[in-house]
Amino acid sequence: MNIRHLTFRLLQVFVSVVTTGSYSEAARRLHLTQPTVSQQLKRLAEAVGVPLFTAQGNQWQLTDAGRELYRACVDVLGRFDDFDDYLSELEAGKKGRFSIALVNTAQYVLPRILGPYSHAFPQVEVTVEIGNRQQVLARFDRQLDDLYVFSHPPASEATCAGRFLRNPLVVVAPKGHPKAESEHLSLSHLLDERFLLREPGSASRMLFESWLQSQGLTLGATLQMASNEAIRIGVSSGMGLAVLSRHVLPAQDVGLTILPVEGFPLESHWHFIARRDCRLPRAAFGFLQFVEQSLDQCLDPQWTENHVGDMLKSLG
Amino acid sequence: MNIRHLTFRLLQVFVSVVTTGSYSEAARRLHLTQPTVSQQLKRLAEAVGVPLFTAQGNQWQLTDAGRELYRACVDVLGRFDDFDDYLSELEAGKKGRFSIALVNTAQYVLPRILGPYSHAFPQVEVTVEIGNRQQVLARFDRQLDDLYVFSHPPASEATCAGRFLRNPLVVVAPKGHPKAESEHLSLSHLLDERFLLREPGSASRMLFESWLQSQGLTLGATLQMASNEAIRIGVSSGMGLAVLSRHVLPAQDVGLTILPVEGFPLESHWHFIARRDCRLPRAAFGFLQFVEQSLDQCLDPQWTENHVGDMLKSLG
DNA sequence: CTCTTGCATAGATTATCATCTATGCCAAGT
DNA sequence: ACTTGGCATAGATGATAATCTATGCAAGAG
Repeated sequence: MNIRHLTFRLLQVFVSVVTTGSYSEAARRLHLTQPTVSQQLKRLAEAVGVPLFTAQGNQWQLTDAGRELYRACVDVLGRFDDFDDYLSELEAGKKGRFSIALVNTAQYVLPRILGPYSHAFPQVEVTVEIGNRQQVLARFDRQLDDLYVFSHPPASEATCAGRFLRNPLVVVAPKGHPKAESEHLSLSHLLDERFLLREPGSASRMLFESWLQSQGLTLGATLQMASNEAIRIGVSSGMGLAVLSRHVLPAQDVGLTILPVEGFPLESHWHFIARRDCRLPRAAFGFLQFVEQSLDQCLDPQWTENHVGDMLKSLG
Repeated sequence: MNIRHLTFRLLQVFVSVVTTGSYSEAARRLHLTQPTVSQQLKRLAEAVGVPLFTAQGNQWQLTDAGRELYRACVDVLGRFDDFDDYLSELEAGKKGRFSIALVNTAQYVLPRILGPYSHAFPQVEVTVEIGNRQQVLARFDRQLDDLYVFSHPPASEATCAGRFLRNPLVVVAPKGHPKAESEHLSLSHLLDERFLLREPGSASRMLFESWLQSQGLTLGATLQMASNEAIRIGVSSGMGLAVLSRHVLPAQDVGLTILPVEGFPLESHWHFIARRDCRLPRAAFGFLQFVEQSLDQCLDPQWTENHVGDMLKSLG
């Protein structure tokens, strides 16, 4: 048998002939002419290397080889139907996998979206990578993930961003801070306090510093800490003040207070980022569609700012 | 997915690439050039409708669809390998089926061949049809069977015969028949006895009658019986004499004796017959090959006369 | 920095496929 | 005897498959 000359089309024709029991009938069903069917079967028999039919004039029967070939065809075509089904589901974003890389801060909110999503699409396998801005940026450059979440999307032509959440930065102080009740509190009044900061390059620190610069201010004592969590604990235990994403603060945190500093909260936003130069897995696309539709069910609408639809449009 | 453009060749190439992990290596193994492989994969992806690889320059990975396609390919190619195995066995005559039609008399000897044969080829399904000469001839004309056994092969261009067994016809009488010990016993001395005969047209009767004619003799009383068995019993119970195939008589039959009539035994032979105008199933061919090789192990060599080899040659 | 390795692309060629129309042949009904 | 339905054969044709050589390009190894 020369498998190289076998076409699925050939098998289809063969199966059709066997099931209908007639060349002509098969031809009709396949929208072919009868001679075409005859010839296809001839070629099939050639490819297989043995006769498939015993022809006695008008009436024919399958040979043993033909019978067995029929079984094989049914199996094989069935297998590919299964594959086709799989493809459809894949296409619909119901199956598959994708990975998403988050900057640290975003891990406080993203689970609220990912949870409902993976409940709705249990067959999609999501991998979440978490790192600081620099690390996630490195992953972005090396195209390691399918989606990214940044506050400040990297400047690259490949970047395709969709804003989805406000990310207000507030000045936090330990509970009972003397200036907590002030009106018209300016940051300049706080410059003698120690500030706890994330590492340079972190989005919140960058934003804060550029704001300071625009105000012509310079911080005094600072202390660098690697995580928002550590900073939060640090502030509440009186190590100093900090500028943190509002989302980092629990709804009720007894140890902290937000200072009503003028110019604050600093407004920034989180974005979903995809690369235009990488194929976005259908499942990731499906995730974005889910976000577009269900964002407000996942997160408090006071923070949401759903531009994911635009992103989807731009991704085609 | 457009299954009509899928070729098994395409799948093979794909599988080879996936298993080797490299286009170039796959090309080497398949004795193709690397660009060919590239293009085949491109076409495959087109046919499937979704990308199969995520290409990051030199390094690529399978997409989900690609992974699943690979599974499908392995299944499908495996299924056809199975089919191919089946074909080989079919080709070797180890599997399949055939039918053989016997004239009545041959049923006394053919089981001695068919038994060992189906022991050696348990996966071949043999159908044995039995009838008198006329009935078997009718089956031959209607091409109902794959092989036939006749004493006198039908005269047709389609006939391809191979002699395999002597079929001596002897005159049998009840044990203790007065002429049993005679020397120079001529049939003319027996014409006053009643003869038990098979139906007209049966090979043994035809042969006997034409011999009678050549000797210028005519039978007296006759009695027609439908089976050799009935005749044998009839003779042993004294109803008369008969001319029977030697093979019909058990090795030791206490009730019968063979009369040493001059000119007897009449020599005839059994033949296997195939039709040249019908495809002979490979299994039937295998059966004939078995007969050619093992005839003497199945039947007493004093009767065998193995010309089946010639028949096989003539069948190609 | 250069060389090698591995994949992609372009262009060309031959084989073969897929399909048609026209026609022939055979068996079965009417 | 004639028609009809069903298969085979022949010849033609446009599409496309399979394969090559030549060349480009990018990443990793020396």
